[in-house]
Amino acid sequence: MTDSDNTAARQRSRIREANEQKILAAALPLFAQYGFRGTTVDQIAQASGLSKANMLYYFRRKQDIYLAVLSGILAVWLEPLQQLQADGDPEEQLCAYIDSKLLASEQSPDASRVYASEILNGAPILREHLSGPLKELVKAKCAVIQQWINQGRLRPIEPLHLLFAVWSTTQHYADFKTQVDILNDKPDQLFGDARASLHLMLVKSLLP
Amino acid sequence: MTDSDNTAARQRSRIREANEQKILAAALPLFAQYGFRGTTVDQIAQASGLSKANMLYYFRRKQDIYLAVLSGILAVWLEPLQQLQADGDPEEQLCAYIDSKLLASEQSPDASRVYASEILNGAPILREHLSGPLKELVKAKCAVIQQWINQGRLRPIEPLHLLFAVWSTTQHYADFKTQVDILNDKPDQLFGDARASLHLMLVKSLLP
DNA sequence: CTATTTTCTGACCAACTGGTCAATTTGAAT
DNA sequence: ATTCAAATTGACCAGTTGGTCAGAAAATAG
Repeated sequence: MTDSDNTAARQRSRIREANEQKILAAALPLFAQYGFRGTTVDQIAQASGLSKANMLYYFRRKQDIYLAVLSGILAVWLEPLQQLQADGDPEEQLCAYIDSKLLASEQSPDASRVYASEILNGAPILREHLSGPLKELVKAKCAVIQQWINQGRLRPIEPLHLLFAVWSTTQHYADFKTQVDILNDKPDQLFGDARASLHLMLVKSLLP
Repeated sequence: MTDSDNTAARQRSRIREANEQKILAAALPLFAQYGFRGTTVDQIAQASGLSKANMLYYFRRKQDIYLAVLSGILAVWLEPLQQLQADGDPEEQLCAYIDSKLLASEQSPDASRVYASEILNGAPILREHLSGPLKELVKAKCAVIQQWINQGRLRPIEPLHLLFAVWSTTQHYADFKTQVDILNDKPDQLFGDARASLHLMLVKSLLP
């Protein structure tokens, strides 16, 4: 017990840090594709380059890996929504929200898919989080939108359904990427077209 | 080999018909919740009331059940889109399309979830169908929308992205039902509000 | 009734599953 | 160099998985 323990005991070793990162990075696309039950620990171990036993030394259960992956996703998932502020300009704020969600779908579709898979499965892990923090945040942001409507800065719409529309349309490009890529013939313009279309339908249509 | 064979050989017995139906009905919600890999044949057998061995007498592999379930869904999934006709009224036609998709999400969310799960997994089974029949149908209907635009009956928008928006927003109420139900405090008005919001954002915004 | 086909069952199996464990190797601090 | 914790390994295990099989039971046809 030297004074270095203060840091050493709590500070996770470089090896641990690196290996946990490897594991989570390897698990993300697997959970995205096969879901929790469909992904095997062998798969994750092999993809991360560690032996199964060694991987289970860092995460004792498959669920622990899944939970860690989901936690990382949640933070990213909620962050853009936090930005909606009542004192901002509705058009600007909503467009910015759509853009950041769209960017997330383009750049890390796997994260969106893991989240989708979890909800599709009935949210066994995230249920508590949904009815707690997420619900609070959504309530607050619905109030912001409602305020814009009351001020006459936005045409009347049910705020919750506007949020649903933003989520579903933007995440569609990640969750249904397989289908989108097959049906779309102009891959270069995909996200540009998506952006313009969504701004038109979800924002312009609501301006007074 | 009597003349009755003509019909008897092809006509499936009542027992077979009934049991296959039981199996598919039991499999649908399971595939919807756990996906293909996450659902076990034991589960399906138990839910259908047949012994596992007996069930595998009707469908020799789990994949055969999955394929049969998916085929049934596809027909329902595509049917409303067929209805879009260039000679109809854009507003009326688009609203009707949204309504029928919304109704499907309300009344058989499991079907939508199985489809979503399949696409999420990279469409290993449906891939060929997507790049064949579905792509053809979508091309044709995009042409219809484009025609409306050229005629000045609809404001300019990328037709494919309009379809994506309709699909994603309507199916959201089925695929993300868990989350929707948690966040929504007015279950009675849910689909009424959804309908009004989507008509406003996806249709009214595109009228000249 | 008899013969044939369809339906159904329980026992069985090999492969895979998530996870444990004792023993060994490696790294870091003194 | 020594010590001690951290990291790694392969062997192992009990439960589950999808699927088979020989034969019993039931339906159907002649």
